[in-house]
Amino acid sequence: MWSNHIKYHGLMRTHQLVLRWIEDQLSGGQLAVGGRLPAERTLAEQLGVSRTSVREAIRVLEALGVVRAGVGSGPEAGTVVISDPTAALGSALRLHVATQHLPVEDVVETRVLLESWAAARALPDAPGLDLAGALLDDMDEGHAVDDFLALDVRFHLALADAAGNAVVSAMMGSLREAIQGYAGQLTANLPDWDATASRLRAEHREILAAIRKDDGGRAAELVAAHIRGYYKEAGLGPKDSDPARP
Amino acid sequence: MWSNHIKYHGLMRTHQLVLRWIEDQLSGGQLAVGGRLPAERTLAEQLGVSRTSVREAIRVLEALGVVRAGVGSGPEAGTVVISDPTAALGSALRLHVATQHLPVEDVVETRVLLESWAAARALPDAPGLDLAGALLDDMDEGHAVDDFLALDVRFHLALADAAGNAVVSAMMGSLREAIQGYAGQLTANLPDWDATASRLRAEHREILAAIRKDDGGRAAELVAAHIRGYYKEAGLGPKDSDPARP
DNA sequence: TAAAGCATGTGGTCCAACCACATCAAGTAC
DNA sequence: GTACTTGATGTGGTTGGACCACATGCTTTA
Repeated sequence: MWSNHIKYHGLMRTHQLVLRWIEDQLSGGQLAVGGRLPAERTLAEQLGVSRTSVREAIRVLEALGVVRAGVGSGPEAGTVVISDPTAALGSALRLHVATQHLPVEDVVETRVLLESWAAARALPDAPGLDLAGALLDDMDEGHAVDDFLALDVRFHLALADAAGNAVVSAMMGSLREAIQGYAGQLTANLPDWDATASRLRAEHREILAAIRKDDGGRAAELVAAHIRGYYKEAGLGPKDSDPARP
Repeated sequence: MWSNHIKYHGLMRTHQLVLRWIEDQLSGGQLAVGGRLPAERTLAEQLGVSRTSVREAIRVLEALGVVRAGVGSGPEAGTVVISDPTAALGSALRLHVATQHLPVEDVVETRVLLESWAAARALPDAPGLDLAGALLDDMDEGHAVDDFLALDVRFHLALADAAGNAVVSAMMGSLREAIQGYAGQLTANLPDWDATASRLRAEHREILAAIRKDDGGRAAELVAAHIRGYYKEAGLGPKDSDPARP
């Protein structure tokens, strides 16, 4: 005996049905970035499910950086499609680092790998480099630690963007985000922040100069040393005994 | 004895409050992989929120590969902490590829980058290589296309694991998963599957042999050519005009 | 003793109501 | 006419309660 509103989604939970529907809309082009989902109540009625299930699906998409939900009226309201892969990857990595199933050392090492590649691949006239240079000038102005680190983040992201690979950029940003809290604590261990900041600034300029001179190999080496040096100075030891392996 | 109720959370939505609580439990070690969350009703009462909000938080954690929810009684039931970063990254990448904000070419190129690195870094006596070899023997047995591809996936994952970096392994698996549907369609374009399969098997053996001989550089080159060759044969063109840039 | 049935506890789903918020249109005072 | 106030509307956010499906384990029964 079936009740009035039972559906055949046998193995699938209801919110997954909603997720599949939305993903199909995205793949098919009926929904694109900037577009808005139907209102929760409307979508629930359209799909013949409860608003609860629709909301669970939207929570998932929000966590994955695919939509943004806003209350009220107007253009900022409603559930609108965005594309922020970094947020999703960052949250996931951060939580799995919390469960200690992703060692911080591996995160740092992966960041070295991706950023070195990006530095090697970036073209001397890439648009992002101008932004990177401007950020560098900003860093000279004598900011507080937090402000400096914020600019540092943006500088590294600009470098990654210069390589022109959206996936690498997203992953880099997420790696950075995943260990941001960790890195923040590390700065407290530094013996002389001003000296460290000064060194970081100089290294930044060297990296940018190498890219501008189209010396990708040197840029990659500098980036790797820059990242490893920072975490090493702050007390993070390498995971294995052979860190110099290519 | 204090209450776990949170009386004030102005800027935060309720399910995010639950998420923060659970993440704190993970970071603090009160919750670890294999452990079970309190029952939804219990947790809702403990935190002073509705069961709905608790469920939304659990949906998010499920999407991020941090928990698994199971109905019924016994050890398989309840909400238990797991650690499956690949699932989270894979879903996120797949959806963002669907929105066309992550080009498939960038996914492939990133996979080349990560797998090349893994091949270069893998030690000749890494445990995963035995598994990779066994999978290779299996592939000779004349499987159907789908079975062959499934073994191929496992082979590449085994290679990635041999490098000993959990983050790289997770990212590689997720990249693979994100374009799995895409790659499946590509096989239909191949003029002669048997010939392709034979070539792939030979390339696999070359890669494994190079790693066994501790020739990481050659292994990396072979892997890059292996991956690029497959997608190129299936009709995926490079994104930019300078694919040979280091 | 073994099978059948019930008790318990889990997540899964739905509904109906209410709130907070943001916009816009109608009404009102000047 | 202009400027302000007010209410209507539509959005997501939250809640409590009810019921279902499922898996286990204990209790009753043949």
